[in-house]
Amino acid sequence: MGTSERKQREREEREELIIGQAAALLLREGFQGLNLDVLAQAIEYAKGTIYQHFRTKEDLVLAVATRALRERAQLFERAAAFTGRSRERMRAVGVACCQFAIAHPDYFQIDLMLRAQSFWEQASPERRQANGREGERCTRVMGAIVTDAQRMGDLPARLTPGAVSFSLIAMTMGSHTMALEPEIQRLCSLADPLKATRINQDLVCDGLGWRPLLADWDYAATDRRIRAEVFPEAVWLEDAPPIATATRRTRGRTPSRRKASR
Amino acid sequence: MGTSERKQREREEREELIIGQAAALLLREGFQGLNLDVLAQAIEYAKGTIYQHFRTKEDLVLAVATRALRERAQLFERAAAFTGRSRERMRAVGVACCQFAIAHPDYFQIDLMLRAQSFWEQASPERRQANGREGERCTRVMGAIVTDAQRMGDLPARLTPGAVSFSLIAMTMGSHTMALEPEIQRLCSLADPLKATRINQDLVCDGLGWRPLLADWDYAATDRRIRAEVFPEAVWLEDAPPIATATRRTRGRTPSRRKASR
DNA sequence: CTGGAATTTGACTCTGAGTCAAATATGCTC
DNA sequence: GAGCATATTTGACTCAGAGTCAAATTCCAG
Repeated sequence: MGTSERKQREREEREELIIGQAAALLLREGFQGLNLDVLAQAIEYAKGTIYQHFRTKEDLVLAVATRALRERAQLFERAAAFTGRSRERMRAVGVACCQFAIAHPDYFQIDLMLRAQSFWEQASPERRQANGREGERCTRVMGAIVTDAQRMGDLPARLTPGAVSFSLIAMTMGSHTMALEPEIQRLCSLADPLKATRINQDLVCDGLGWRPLLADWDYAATDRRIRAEVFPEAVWLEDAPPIATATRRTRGRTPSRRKASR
Repeated sequence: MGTSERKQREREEREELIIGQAAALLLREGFQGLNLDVLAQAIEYAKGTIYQHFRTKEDLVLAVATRALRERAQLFERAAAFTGRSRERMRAVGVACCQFAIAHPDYFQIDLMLRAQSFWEQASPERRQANGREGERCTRVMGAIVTDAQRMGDLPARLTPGAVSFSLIAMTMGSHTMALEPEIQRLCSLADPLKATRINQDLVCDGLGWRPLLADWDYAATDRRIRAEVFPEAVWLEDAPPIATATRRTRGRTPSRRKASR
């Protein structure tokens, strides 16, 4: 009898509903501003029901982040299947990264929350693990490409595969994070943060001596192939008219919430 | 009569006291865990007095961050005075960066808080500006070196000075931030996060074609000069025996705080 | 000393995360 | 489909902690 199966499915659907609504509110209001009473209202369940799924608010937010991270991992894995020189394959991952940033322009805002001290210990071990797993998927993809590259002689083995991955991760996350900062955008007169991220990835690869170097290969052609072969369904914001500045954000949106007196 | 002068001085001293204690608590407990009642106790003033100095908790934390950022800017400016090839001077800034990270191993944890949505609008405009000023000092130092480098022909003008600065900032902040993540440290088998940061900065400079390239110059000698000339007073953790892994941190420390029932 | 301004204080308000006993729904048996 | 047991849902409640403000205290000029 499929009764309990159906219940399980319904439970999962509701969890999805909660996570989805939470994601929306989170982006609008920030972590502090995310109010579980409001969330309960929005999903038309009582607050207690939310706590049937998530141990704490942090646990919920971690679930939101993990859902996005899973998509990221999926994009990475698709990118890794691209055929070509090792650096082209890593480039496909870079494109996946940007594709993800376009689909989830606000993910990095949430990702930052996860790095805040004391976040993780408020989350349940299961969700911590789940998040770790998705993160590992991303790292594994990169690690495999780096190892291949070194084996084929495209990439000097001066650094360990781990160190190479770290460089690329640090640069990519750093670029995304810094791009959120309107102040930095102004100071460095960045027009398109996503393009800057791509450039930065190229710099690292060139710095690593990862052949073929930027100057020695038609990477524009590679990009076209990546788009066509790996992400045929994608809408390419990057190709939009030059005015487009995707992902521009102001500092925050929370309505003041202070000054409730009188 | 110097009465009001003295008062002003006392006020500033107290503000320093508050910021100092807040910094200590902040590192131990995180933002959420920082309790203003506890802070008031620690500084032996009433809570209301804290609010004479800071508009909100965020305002206070911003002040903590700004104090550290000021030191960072000072180190940057000292580094910029180093004489040598343009890339050596930028390297001195890189060393300043690490020196700062050694002196404030937890700054980047706080820096992350500043990036959280809704933080800034809770802070007073004065402190926002103060923070912006210190940040700008850092950026200005870098920008000047980059411009010099391009003028002297050491650095190809393929990218604008702003873009070059952005690359270096993104890489540096990304490295510091990612290094906080024990999970990433494990996945990439990083031994010394600070060394990884230095390496990453080199990669970017090499990738930019900033001469002399890493392979063409004795940068170990440069480092020795930087240490001797720019930071003679510093204790060089990097030279400590190989076991030292400076800046290692566990995920968080807040005592559980939940489960207050019964 | 004294009156009045400036500062400090901590009891109080209010918001919102998390709890839990009561209410309701579900499923099973006869 | 009535009766019972179990599982789920609910929302009023608790409690912590940020921010307030009227009273108490300190400071200073005359």
